[in-house]
Amino acid sequence: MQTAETLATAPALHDHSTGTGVEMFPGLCLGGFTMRFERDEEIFGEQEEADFAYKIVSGAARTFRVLSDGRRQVVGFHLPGDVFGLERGETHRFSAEAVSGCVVALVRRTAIERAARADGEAARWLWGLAAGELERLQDHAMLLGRKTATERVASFLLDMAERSPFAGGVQLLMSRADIADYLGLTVETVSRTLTQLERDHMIAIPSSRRIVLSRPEALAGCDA
Amino acid sequence: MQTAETLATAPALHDHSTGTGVEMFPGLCLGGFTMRFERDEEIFGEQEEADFAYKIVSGAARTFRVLSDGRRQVVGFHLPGDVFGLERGETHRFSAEAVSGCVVALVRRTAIERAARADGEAARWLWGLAAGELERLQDHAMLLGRKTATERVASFLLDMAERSPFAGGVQLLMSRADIADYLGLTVETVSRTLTQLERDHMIAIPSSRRIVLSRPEALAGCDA
DNA sequence: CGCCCTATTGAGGGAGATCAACTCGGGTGG
DNA sequence: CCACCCGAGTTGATCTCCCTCAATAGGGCG
Repeated sequence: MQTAETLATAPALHDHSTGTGVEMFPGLCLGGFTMRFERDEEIFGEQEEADFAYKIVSGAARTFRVLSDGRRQVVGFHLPGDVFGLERGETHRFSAEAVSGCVVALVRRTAIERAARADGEAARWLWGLAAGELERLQDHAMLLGRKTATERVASFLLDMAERSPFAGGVQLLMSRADIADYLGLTVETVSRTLTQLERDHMIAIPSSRRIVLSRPEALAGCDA
Repeated sequence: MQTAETLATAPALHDHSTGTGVEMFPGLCLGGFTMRFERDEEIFGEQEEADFAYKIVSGAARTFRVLSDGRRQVVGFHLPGDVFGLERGETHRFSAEAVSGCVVALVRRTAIERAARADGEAARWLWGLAAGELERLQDHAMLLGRKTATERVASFLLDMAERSPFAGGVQLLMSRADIADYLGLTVETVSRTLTQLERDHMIAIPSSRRIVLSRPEALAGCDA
């Protein structure tokens, strides 16, 4: 993409301190602001101070960790509405980057902690957020530990289709490399698997970033 | 083990309703009771109503999911002090079994929810619990997605050594099959890897369930 | 002492990784 | 407008790490 929409090389900062605040969760607005990040731009890095939580307004982001020798594990993809980067400790335990150009709402960690202390509803929302993420990661552990390449790719496509309702196919914002590092595979295996699914008439691939789930029920059978 | 300590074939139930309650988390006691489970006994099953949360008093438990064809992924091992089985929804998303004979404290979900509503401290503790588990699973995703067999086993041994302080080696309560299903490997690979680490003088294996970390720093190097 | 379950060891095979070449598509500049 | 370029994606050939299948060894409990 990297469109002409880009107005500044540095992250654009839109301060919304004029009252409305960011609706971080239903019914509660916290003071905050939004930032725009271009493709592959770092949102925050591992070990950095975790002063903010982030909520995707538009676009998508990835969170990941890298081993010393460069092996990367993408822990999650974050789509509009998703919250990430909220830590228990003082520092981030993984990095976050923009998958595509994206707008992110930032809320100060201190504001969230204050809200959680003052409001029981907020505290419960916080727990629900963590619990939901936990469920996602438990499913993902099963995928990474025990599923075959085909099952992983099928799971991924179904998950993306569910998360981004888009008539007539999934719009993949991320590269094959991102998908591979998310699924614990290589780029080549992801590509080959997609081709094979297409040959089996499970999916169609009109363009590399768009996948049509022709037979979602068959795809669900590929999964286990 | 399966010691003579076993007094009943059915789970023994020790009702502690006589006042003290279970100290589920620091500073707050919730009414509850304890149960004893024998080795491999089910504590709760996938899809069951999640009416309770569980805290290990002694022994160890495993949480896991199984695919339709029997492939199993152990999501976590739970040692004394660990809490598990607390769900966001109405049902358990995975099963839990006793790894060894173990005593577990049960607390009603409704009691926890009531406490979280009444007490901000409790609500924050709840969030911390989920966040901690989340951190553990993020690390585990990296392990399952990107680490080699040797790195996985090394990580596991170091983790267990840290969690169960035991002078002169780790006491493994779980079988090789449990370890394999936790690390996304097979029993054979776990066994071979341990043997190789012993040959390399990283560890000693006086008995199959006891591992001595002769050179923990070298082991940490095996990891990545 | 002997059974049975767990763990180890060995031989062979396969799913996915690696290395490498080629294709495609979108952007840029002539 | 077209030629070129460059990164992303696909495809092919080969390799290897781990899985599978099979046999053996150990160890706890009767």
